[in-house]
Amino acid sequence: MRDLIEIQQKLLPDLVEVLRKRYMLLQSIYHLQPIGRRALSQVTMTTERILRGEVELLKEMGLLLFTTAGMSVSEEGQRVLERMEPMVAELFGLTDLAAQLQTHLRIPEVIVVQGDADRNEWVKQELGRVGARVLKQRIQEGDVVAVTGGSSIASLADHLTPSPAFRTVQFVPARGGLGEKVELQANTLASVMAAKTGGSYHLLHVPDRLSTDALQALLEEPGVREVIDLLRTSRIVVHGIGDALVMAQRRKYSPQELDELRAVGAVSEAFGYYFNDSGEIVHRMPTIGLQLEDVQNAEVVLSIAGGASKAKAIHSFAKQQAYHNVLITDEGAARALLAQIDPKGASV
Amino acid sequence: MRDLIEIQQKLLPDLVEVLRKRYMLLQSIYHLQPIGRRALSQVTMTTERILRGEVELLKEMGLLLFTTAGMSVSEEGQRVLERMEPMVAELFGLTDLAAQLQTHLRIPEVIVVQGDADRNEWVKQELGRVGARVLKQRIQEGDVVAVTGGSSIASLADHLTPSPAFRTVQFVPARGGLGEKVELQANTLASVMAAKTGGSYHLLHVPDRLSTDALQALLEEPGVREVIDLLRTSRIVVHGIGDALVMAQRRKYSPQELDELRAVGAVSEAFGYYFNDSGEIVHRMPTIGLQLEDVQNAEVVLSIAGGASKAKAIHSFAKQQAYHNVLITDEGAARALLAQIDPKGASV
DNA sequence: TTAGTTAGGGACGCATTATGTCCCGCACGT
DNA sequence: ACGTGCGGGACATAATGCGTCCCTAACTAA
Repeated sequence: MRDLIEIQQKLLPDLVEVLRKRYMLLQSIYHLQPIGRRALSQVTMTTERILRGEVELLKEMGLLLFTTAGMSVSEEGQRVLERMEPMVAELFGLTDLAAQLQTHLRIPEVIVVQGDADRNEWVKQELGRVGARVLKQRIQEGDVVAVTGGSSIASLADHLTPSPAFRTVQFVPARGGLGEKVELQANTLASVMAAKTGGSYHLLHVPDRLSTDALQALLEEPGVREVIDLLRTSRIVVHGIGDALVMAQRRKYSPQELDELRAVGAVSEAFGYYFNDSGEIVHRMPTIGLQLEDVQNAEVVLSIAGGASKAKAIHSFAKQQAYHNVLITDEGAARALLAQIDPKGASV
Repeated sequence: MRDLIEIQQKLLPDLVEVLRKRYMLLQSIYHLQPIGRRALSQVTMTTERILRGEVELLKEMGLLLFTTAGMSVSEEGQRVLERMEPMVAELFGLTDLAAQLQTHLRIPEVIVVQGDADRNEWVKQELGRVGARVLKQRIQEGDVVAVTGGSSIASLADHLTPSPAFRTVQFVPARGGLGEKVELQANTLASVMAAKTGGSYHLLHVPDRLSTDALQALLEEPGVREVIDLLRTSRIVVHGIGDALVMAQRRKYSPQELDELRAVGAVSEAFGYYFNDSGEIVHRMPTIGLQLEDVQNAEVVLSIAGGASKAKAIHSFAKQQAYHNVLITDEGAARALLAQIDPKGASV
């Protein structure tokens, strides 16, 4: 069954969403029958007119009865409700997960894709594809987009397509080089995004780890200064969320430094900030790039992270930065996250 | 999976139609790739612009590739096509049957509902529901609607709902009494339809079987004459199609008469006319009511008949009267009919 | 019996979207 | 070198969606 839905959704992206709405509408009518349009439109949080279209369709299909007392569910409609019941959890699982995350993390928008990035490589692709779609939706003329590195963001970059709206967009790396694979670095990704979309990009030619002295010196450099200033005006921030210790190791932290991180309870990492369970900053890399206050000034923060192993990191980061945030994650991370928030209610 | 498909058809009939179109579009592209918009729009019988919207969506979903040579189906798209194949029959089976009947019988519109009226009683209900919907769509102010008897038409009458458009509609029985159950007679159904819709009705107070003398005498009666004249102006005719011998028995034909019917190869019956395999009139009851020429003058002829046993009758009647016809039948009859038209191609 | 409430259905106008149509630069094959 | 057919862009108009209000019928409570 999963197969059918999955395939259909490729051709009809909002199929499940519409199905869910119709099902819930039918269910609402069933529980409140007989009920009128006006009352029902308040319950279902829709306008009268739009609800009308829906109920007329359901009536056409013989699932509803219209009487002077109001609408009620026909026998056929009841049969549909009964037969759908066992499928509901599976069908709407992801939507449901997203809604739960939205509530618990207080994030305006959450999208959950199927699978677990830890288990299937293609889930990263899916995250990227969805992320690219969201970015394309949110982009505006003349936007400055700050991007970090990482495989999720790389996948997003890969799925971007040219569009006239992107012509005036500038992609700016949020960080310097991370000293690892070049195809996952912020600098590279900014240029890839620009190439894919037809936008322009800037580079931040600084190493990620710096001594305080070198940092000060570099900040004086005009070429660096310019990019930093631009970075601060970012309307959109696109970033991944990393596991604190994993990121620290990639950044070649010494064993002592790692111990310190562990000691302060660092869990997640994003743009060089390390957060603990509660979302508090417990460590900050002395480096050049996007600062947390700049992120908070951004109008759109696109966070991408998948895989059950990222659950803790996502949770702690979400506590820090929930406002104006769009979280794109996967089923694995979502379930793990909910299980850790509410261990008893984590079934489905 | 079967379950889900049925539910989808009940809850998302509009979306299933869109799904079908998208699937067929993807398939067309696959077979013609690489192909441009203009060429494709001719093949698919759509305008360039509307096709463009569709292919852009398919591109967004990663199912199409756009090159300077034209559009082609991506690997993902091929996977979708392959995985959908087994579901196609179930998803679009009925639509497909309807399309085949339309072609083979040369009838402008065919609707096929699920099931077989011979095996499940509720299929008749479904036929009636759909019939009522079609009638409501086609009705116009001041229409005269000729109706025959029978269980299918009774079911249609049952599913009619009031509507202001029906206020000025007159329902007229196409035949006199059939001497059987009153709830299935044309007179009764005309009055039921009027009651259900808010229209008016007339009655034809004559027995169905008459001697030629009595027939002439009755035709002189003003009350009868009036109704007959009205009947002749019918813009819409709603009728069932019966099996010739079954109808003859109901009409209490003598064994000799039945033998005669068999001898001339009578297969189907409608408004007192008996048709053979080729749709030729082989017998005609000397009676008062709607004549075949009146039917041919009607703008809308709504034929309802379901059940595999009616296949022959439908086929032969369709040969007689295809123009301006809307046929509403069921899966059982449709498959049986196609098997008899084209025995080898009747799989699915 | 009557007043009040709420039902479904109809109507209308605005606004946004969809859609038909044309044009352009470009890449390919001839 | 040229012509054909491609995808992409632009734009005016048609059309549909949608919010909103009104109407009559029916039921309920006094």
